[in-house]
Amino acid sequence: MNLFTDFESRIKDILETLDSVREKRSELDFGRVNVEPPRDPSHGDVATNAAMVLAKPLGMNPRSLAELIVDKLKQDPEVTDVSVAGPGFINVRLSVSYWQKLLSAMVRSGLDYGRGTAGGGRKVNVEYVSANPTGPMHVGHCRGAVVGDALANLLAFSGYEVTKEYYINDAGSQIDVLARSAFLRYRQALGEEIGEIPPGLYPGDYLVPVGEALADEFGTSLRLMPEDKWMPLVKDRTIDAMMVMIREDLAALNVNHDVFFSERTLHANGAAAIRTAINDLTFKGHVYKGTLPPPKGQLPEDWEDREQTLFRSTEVGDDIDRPLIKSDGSYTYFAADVAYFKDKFDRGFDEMIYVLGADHGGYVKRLEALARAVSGGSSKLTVLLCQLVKLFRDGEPVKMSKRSGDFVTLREVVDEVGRDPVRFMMIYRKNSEPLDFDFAKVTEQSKDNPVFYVQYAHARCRSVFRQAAEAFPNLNLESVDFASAVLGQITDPAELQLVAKLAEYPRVIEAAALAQEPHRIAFYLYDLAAAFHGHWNKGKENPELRFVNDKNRELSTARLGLVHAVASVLKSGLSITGTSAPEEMR
RNA sequence: GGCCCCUUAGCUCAGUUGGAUAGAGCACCUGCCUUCUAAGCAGGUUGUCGCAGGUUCGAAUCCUGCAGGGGUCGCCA
Repeated sequence: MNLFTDFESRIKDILETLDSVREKRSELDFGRVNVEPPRDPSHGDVATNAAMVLAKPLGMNPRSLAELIVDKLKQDPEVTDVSVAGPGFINVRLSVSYWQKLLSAMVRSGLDYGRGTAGGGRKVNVEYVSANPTGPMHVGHCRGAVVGDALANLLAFSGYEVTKEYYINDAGSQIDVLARSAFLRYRQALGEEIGEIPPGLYPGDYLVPVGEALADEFGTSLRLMPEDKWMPLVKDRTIDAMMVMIREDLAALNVNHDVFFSERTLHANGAAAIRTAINDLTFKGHVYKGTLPPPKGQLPEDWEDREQTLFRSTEVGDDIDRPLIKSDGSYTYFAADVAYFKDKFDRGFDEMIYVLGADHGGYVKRLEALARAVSGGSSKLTVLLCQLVKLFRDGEPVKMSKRSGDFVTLREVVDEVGRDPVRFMMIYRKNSEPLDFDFAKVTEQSKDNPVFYVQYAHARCRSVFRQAAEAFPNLNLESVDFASAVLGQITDPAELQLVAKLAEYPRVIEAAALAQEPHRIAFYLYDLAAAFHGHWNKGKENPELRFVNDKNRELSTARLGLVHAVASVLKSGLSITGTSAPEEMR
């Protein structure tokens, strides 16, 4: 049950009964009619702009249209007060029994409260992380991993059918470099003195065990082979080992993909998938052979005009046409991307979401272009760009140098501060904004740390139940019908304010899902936690407001119902962000 | 040079897709605090929403231009 959609339909029903509206019904767009919480709670519980939006097409004055609507709303037994304000807002105040009914419905829905239907079962593919399998994940991958995962959870909760996907970039020259690096470690495992790792190869220690495993499996036989013989064998083993490592890193962050899609499969069988995709584009008239203009600005010294096979992406919204086949006949990385997108399209997804780092911003237009060309405009492709994360330790920026291999790994961060703070803080910012991540601040156990503040609110809810069990030893908390208990009992304005906060949850979920902005969930949770803590503190001053009152079992049971609803929404929202909801914190 | 993102209180950031007097935390000031859970509570001060136009009943939000900050540019992957 959603307060705002409920009143939206009540108001639309009223509009249909007005003669002036009925006459011009076909010219009116009810889509712009909003029913929302007023910015200032003193204005009421719900507000609508219906009169302002519809007055003009009806040739009426907004305030007089509002008066007509108000007259009808006054007859609603669940409305205690209605007024017209400002330029024509209609403010509505709801009866106590309506709030109780709402709370009762929330309690009954439990963890399903807030689950939406905005997705309408549409199939969405969310691709995120997709780190190159050339080493352990570093901290730069954290944000995309968390944002993508939370977004996928959010969409699933909003009625989409979601697939979480990881694209393994296991083709191309950097994988050859990886295999050569592993081969060196293999020779080392056989007892050779390898000295310094030559520049251009991956120096990390994480390849040492791969070399040892190769020595165990193959003995000295690889060493006797020419490179083109050992290369595929070493490549296979090394990529597998890297992906095992990456999956462990992701698991440490509570990120679990449904599908790992290998780029190599697109190159298999003479690159059949890529050829098919290019043929498909050619058939649709998007491919030609030609040359590209040199880059604007400074002309590269070695610039040569050469003919390539090009994707005419400029006709579908890109700034410049993109190469598919190089002048030496091999496929570009982008060609594999075309085949990969076509694969997703053929799997029946209505929408593909790519979560990328801000350094891939220049890639967005060509992806959108290829989606238009491949699907003929029938599927939607959106790219979420995550800005960079800056690490701080005690207020000082953490320096990282890729060249020396001196970077902070994802695992190091998770091991040091814990999974929950990483998950929550990575989502506690709009993805288009840069993010400062301070090791000290995110582990601080105080009100100033949003992760702790929200989790503590949940732990505090659970604590109330433990208190209740002590106060009422004969009460079986497992079997109490809290949904019925709240009716007629929850009456204090402070309590109703908390119910109103809970009532916003379905609306927040829907808006966040439509905007693809998972950070809104984290901010809502912070607000809800603040409302709960605030109400808790009122109980310090005024014992009448405490949840557990050992002299009044009926009232206490009802208030436990309210606490139950708060805990349940906190848990639901936290699970979308991928953060745990602890029973207690000590 | 082209394209993309960003600019809101002293600081870090929200702002419900165009709504009412623009909010929160930190910091600062004033009280309170032997507590149903301790890691605090109540209240107060804080604005040229980067600048200039435009769209309309109404703009931090949409459009155009400009300034500042960041990212990006390749037959790489």
